[in-house]
Amino acid sequence: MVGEQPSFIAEARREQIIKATIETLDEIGYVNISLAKIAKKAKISTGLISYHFKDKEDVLHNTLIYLLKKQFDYIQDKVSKKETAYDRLIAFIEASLAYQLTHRVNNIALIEIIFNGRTEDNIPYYKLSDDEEDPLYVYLQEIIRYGQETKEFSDFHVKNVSIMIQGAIAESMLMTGEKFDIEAYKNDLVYMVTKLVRKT
Amino acid sequence: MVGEQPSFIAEARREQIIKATIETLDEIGYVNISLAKIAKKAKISTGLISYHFKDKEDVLHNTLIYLLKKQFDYIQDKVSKKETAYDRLIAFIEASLAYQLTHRVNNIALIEIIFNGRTEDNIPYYKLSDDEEDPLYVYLQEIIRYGQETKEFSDFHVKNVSIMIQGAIAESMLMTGEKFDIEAYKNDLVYMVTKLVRKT
Amino acid sequence: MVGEQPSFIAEARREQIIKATIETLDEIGYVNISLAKIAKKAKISTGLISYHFKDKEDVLHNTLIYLLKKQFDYIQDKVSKKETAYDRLIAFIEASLAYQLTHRVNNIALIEIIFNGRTEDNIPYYKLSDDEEDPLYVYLQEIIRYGQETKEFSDFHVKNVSIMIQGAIAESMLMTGEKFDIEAYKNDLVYMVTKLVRKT
Amino acid sequence: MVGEQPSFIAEARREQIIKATIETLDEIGYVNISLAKIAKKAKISTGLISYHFKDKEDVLHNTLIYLLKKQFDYIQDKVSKKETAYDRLIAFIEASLAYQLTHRVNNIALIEIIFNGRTEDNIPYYKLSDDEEDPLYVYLQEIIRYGQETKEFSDFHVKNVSIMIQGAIAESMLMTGEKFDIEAYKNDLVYMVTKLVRKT
DNA sequence: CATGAATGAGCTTTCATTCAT
DNA sequence: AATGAATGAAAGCTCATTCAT
Repeated sequence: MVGEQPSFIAEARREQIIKATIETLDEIGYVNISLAKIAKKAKISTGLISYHFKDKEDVLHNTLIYLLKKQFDYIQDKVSKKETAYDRLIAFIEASLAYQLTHRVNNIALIEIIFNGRTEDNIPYYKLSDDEEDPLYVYLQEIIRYGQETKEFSDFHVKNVSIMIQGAIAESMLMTGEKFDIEAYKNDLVYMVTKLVRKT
Repeated sequence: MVGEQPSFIAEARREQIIKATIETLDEIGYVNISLAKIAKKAKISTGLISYHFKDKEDVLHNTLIYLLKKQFDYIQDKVSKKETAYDRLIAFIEASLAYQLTHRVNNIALIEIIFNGRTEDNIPYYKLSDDEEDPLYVYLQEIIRYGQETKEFSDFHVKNVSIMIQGAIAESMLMTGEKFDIEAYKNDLVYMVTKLVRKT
Repeated sequence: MVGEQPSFIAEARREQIIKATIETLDEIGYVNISLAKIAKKAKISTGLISYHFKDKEDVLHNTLIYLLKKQFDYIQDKVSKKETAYDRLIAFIEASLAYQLTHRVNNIALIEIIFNGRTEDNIPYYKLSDDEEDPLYVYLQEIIRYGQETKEFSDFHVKNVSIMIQGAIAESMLMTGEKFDIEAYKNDLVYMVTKLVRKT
Repeated sequence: MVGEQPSFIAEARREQIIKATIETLDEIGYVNISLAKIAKKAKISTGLISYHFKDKEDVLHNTLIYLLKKQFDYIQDKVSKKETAYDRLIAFIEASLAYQLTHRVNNIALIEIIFNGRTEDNIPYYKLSDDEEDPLYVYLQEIIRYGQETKEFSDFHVKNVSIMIQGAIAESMLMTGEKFDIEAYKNDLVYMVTKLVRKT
């Protein structure tokens, strides 16, 4: 019975557990998380988590996939409404920054998993999220390459500039101080990126 | 006991333990670390760690301070040899990137602690590394402000640009794939930053 | 519900579960067995086992009864074809040893249950298989007593000699090494037993 | 520091834990044993068992070794006081049977481990106790071979007869009924074995 | 008759920490 | 200053069993 469909109720439970995991990650972090804490948050027994997921790592891996998909879909939705490469690039940046604000908890959970989780071979996830496999990176590079083809953008090194842009986006996630004005940052970043990529 | 000097032997032990912690973080990560593992690496008993540090969190906090100071001193040393603001800014970027290569293990340990450790109030360290307190941020902003005073740099928003630069540096740390050419990245980043800050 | 006849389908299920239990015992042993493992082997749900048997202990107890009956029937079938007490005794020994070879899996399962299972009063099964209740023992002693009545056998202590014979049979079950020649052992055992029981 | 000596206190603890394991095996059997139960019996914490033994299997394996040595030493002590092969053989049988009576708890524990324990490759111990490696078997066969060399014994197959003798001894361990007279059994067994091995 | 969902107890193991020596 | 012994709590996981469907 390979490929058998999980029942509706099972799928609902899995999502409930994943959402409880996200909240718990926000509250106590990856290091202190446990199946017991997740179960308590979800108001179910620990055994039920083990029933729906192979083990703890499986819960967190599925949570990661869930979070990455949410984030990607959000950004893709905004970007796909734009036509020109430039507009798409700006939309990418704005959507990325906006996601942090509107999905704060998801964002924290994402950071917690990426910087704490490890594969079975003990390789940290953050060492895996390189520019060749991470869908968000691939997407950003597609936008940029498209802009170079349409001659909207100048002829810089696509990968390196995408790393700089992603870095500037990611770094702002860590600015949680009250003084940090993300709107102003967004404007400045758009201005700077424009300066970098536009033909002169 | 207040103000009492730690003996030489105590100081040596503390450093030995901190160095063992750094190596262990590189090998198994923050999530899997334990005093027993650190003790084994340092070839001492677990009790001795508890004797020299208040608790596990104290060990990791002191390791963090040790690592931050090492990194800061390395970068400051390179920067201080330059005169103009521009040269100092480039030296800052180059030294930051160089540190990753020459002190790989320290760098991994630093990432592990910053993204996994939390204060007693349960606040993640990564939320604390904002642009107002982190000495490296303060230092970078000093360089930039100095450049604006000497009219080498144009009149952009200091904090926001420093966040972009730090982001571009930090993001490259995560690029561990074989294809990533850090030398080329350094050149591209210097070129781009030059474009951003220089008066036109 | 008392005295109600189990339906054909229920009887078939019970046998299916018992057979799955036997196979599982051979593969992972009594210590590691669980209803989940049995259910997997039988390709049914765990709940179904609980439906057809009172509890886990009930499954294993019924498996034991099933195995004992199979073994007894096999031996009885061979013995009953012989006339004289001596021929019947030899047939008993030969059938006992033959059963090990032809029903290896059943034999392992039998050993696993007898030496691991306990009654509700916490008494190990192996302490119960004494010479007064175990049907195989009773049967063997009947054969011997018949031989003494017909004056084929000499006048030794029936119970003690039956224990020796059963011991010699049982011990050979544990000889799983490649070098052990069960045919030769059978011949030697028959020869020795003949020496012991025959009138001189 | 390979081969470092365990301290006296550690050795004492290990023996205390092993003795508690033996008692617990007698009371609840291998299937129901747990580190928690052993710890309770020994009046220590479960963690302490893990401190002195690698894992549960290690505790039981060491208990097995302890029990086998006790039994072997007991029998060897009795046998070594005799001169002729015949006297030694009888001493072997009598000591084996006597051990059951005087060390009842040890004997039960031994049975529990041998018939329930498994190696890491999932092979039951009872399948390993063949006549070539088990020291008791080797010892018995030495006695018999010696008797054949001195012409005390006739020229039967050593291994097969040793299996029969061991079986007759082992089987009697399972006779726990009140009616079983082990003294009478001992006399009968000695008589029968004498009949088997003596030159006529 | 049969299933999958669910619980709660129990398991082994590891851990941070304390303490006598 | 340093160790090894010891505790008790918490971890992840598996289990037998129950129950609604």
